[in-house]
Amino acid sequence: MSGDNKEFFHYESFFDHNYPFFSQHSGGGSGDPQGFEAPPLPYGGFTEYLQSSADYGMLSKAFDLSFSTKEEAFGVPALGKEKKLESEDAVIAGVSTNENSSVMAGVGVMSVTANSSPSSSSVEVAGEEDYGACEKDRKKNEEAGEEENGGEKDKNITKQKKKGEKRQREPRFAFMTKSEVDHLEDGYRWRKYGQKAVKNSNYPRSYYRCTTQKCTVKKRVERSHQDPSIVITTYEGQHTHHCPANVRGSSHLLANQSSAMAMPSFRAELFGRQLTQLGLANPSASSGYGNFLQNLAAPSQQLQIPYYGALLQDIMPSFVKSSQP
DNA sequence: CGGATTTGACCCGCGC
DNA sequence: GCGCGGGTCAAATCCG
Repeated sequence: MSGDNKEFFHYESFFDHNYPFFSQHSGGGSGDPQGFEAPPLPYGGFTEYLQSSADYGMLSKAFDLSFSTKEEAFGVPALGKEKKLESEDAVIAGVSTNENSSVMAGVGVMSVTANSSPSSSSVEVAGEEDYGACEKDRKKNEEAGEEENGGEKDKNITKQKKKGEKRQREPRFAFMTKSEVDHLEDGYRWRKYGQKAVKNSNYPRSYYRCTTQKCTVKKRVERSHQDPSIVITTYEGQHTHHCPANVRGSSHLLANQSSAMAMPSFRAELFGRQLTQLGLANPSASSGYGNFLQNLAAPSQQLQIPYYGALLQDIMPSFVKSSQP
């Protein structure tokens, strides 16, 4: 394939698969706009949209990864030489649009396990960092409520866990959306719990947590420093419940108001959920990053678009199968 | 009045 | 060891 190996990832077609996938949902939901057939892409694809290395740097920052070029971000060869990702990590990318020409470009990083030796993997480090944060506040709480013996057992357990081993990090999914509003409606309820100034950026980063009890999903939202019209949203974790919008009857919100804004993020969130579910459900199934991408890149016209709520393995059976020789 | 947001303080990992 | 930056907490405040 010579220099074409960079084109091995057919992101457009990949997201095309998601169009009917999404449209079917919105249409079947309740009077949501059905006109969301896949529009022609205004960009040639991810490569054209992310032109500068700064763009990749921006994405990499969102993921706490260290790639800075497209090849590093998406290229298998780069993995071979740099070993930026663990074998169980997977990366996806894509770009899509809605009818208002808002553009969504996304890259997802999915990690299944993180118990191997820390080594020098930047991804591993990123994961620790993440969970380090979780443990931090846990510890804080423990110490604060140390005197009371009420919920001591839980805390002790937590502490033990914390001490014994590093927790495996939550899967993440980040994407960029061209949007005027920072916090995109995605059907879930979020409570903001923090905001920090981002270094080298005029725009702050907001931290959200899913308001549903027992749901530990978090979400970071920041505006791109390079292109302020772009919002970078990073989901972390997996919802343990259904989308409240489906039961709250707020689908009209998606349909009316900000459909243009809501669609890309919603679809992406959906997409991210599929990935995370897949990752958690099939730790040993994914045989590696390379296979993941190759399977993803495979010209799989045979892929069927299933019903809403299907997992990624339903969409792409070859993805979860162990790699063929 | 209850839930969400704001915002300064705090913790911790990491690089120097 | 120290400072910096990211992430979170929690009291104060806002708002419907």
